[in-house]
Amino acid sequence: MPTQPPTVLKPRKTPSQSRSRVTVDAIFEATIQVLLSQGMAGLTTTGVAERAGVSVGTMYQYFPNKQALVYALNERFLTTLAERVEATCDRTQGRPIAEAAEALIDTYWAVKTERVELTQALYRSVAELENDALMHAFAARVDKVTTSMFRQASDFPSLNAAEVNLLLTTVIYGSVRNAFERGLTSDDISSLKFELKAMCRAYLATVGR
Amino acid sequence: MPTQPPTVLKPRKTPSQSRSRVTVDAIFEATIQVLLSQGMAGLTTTGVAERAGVSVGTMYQYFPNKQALVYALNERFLTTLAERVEATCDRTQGRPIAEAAEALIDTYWAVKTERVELTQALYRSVAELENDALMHAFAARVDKVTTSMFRQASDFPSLNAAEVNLLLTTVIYGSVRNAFERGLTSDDISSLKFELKAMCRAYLATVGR
DNA sequence: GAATTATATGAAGGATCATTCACGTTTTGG
DNA sequence: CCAAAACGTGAATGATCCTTCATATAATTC
Repeated sequence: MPTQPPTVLKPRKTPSQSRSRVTVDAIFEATIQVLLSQGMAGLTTTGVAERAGVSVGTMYQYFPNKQALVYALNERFLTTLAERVEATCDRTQGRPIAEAAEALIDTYWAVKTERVELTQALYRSVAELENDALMHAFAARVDKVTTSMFRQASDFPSLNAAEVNLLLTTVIYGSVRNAFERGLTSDDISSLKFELKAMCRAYLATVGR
Repeated sequence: MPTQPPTVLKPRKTPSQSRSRVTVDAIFEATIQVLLSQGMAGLTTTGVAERAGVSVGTMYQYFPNKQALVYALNERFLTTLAERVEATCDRTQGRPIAEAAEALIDTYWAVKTERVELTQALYRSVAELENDALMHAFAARVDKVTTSMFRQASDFPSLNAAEVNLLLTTVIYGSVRNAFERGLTSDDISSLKFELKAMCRAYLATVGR
């Protein structure tokens, strides 16, 4: 299920000793730090290496180029996100559809909120990547479980499940992203989340009957 | 109302003769072309100048640096977008709130659809900009008229207009963006638009009493 | 039509950075 | 304890590309 990255972005080698696992982790963490403080424009290989406390050469042992580094970082977070969504969908099979939608909102929102700054930085960083394949793979993986969750809902209406899924996920993912990109106060944020749920409920109640 | 761009991004001089107005237009158009074919990473000053049929030096007469160029391009399109939304809001004052929401969806969607590729390219390009000021100014400008439109609606419910506005705009802008970023078929797109309207109606009917 | 101002040119300068590689150091397996 | 493999180093390379400026041409003004 892990995306097959474009050849140019594939990791060079996988760490086998624990020493190098530490190194790679440090590189990832340094990448995040630099991304947060300098943005994508200020992300340089030497900068990352320095922050990670390793030499540039070391970085190139594991990543063939700078893009691959950012790619791997995004892959990491998308995988986490996907896993969390999958868990939620599992747990919510067979419940009323409105509950399913709300659970999806809660999960997605929670993951994105855990490290707000990072979320924003990554939203920006993917824009500069050859990331279509990555995003598609992620979307497909998640769509699969959400669609199934909706279809299995105890009160699933006589509708096209794929269509319902497309609407709900587009609205939810899009709204969440937009909410984070505007600089909203946390009051606005939580009011927004609440109303978004109400909106989904209203839609499902109207259309479902 | 035009945003005051950060000093480093301010245009160097404004063309006064028609000759140079042509030049500046050519530069803008060339920037779009390069952005479409090479993406933000492949956007070079010499590349743009070449495509525009002018020399690099000319470009620097009007834009102090590369960023300023992309900034100006985005500013242009956001201004158009804002004007269109303003026109719609004017036209829709005093109609039922559900109609107002649908009109907003139609307008926003239409503008973004006029040049899909460009829309996507710009969505990406802003990510690499010091664009917070620009985006905020745009958001404030548009929020003003949409909030007023909702508040003046003939059947405006006893709600906080700002809150309603925040929800509707976040959902609409976010969904539109997300719709364009997934690679949806036009069938999916139009179904999505239809259902999004239904969703807004359902919400407003439920919450509006 | 001369002086002034606006516009255009593009080679050269210079800074930044991604990437390599020849050479050290550490770990592992036998 | 030794050979092989894994890991780490960072100065040097080379390419890219932004930006400037001295100079040239066109438009405008008076």
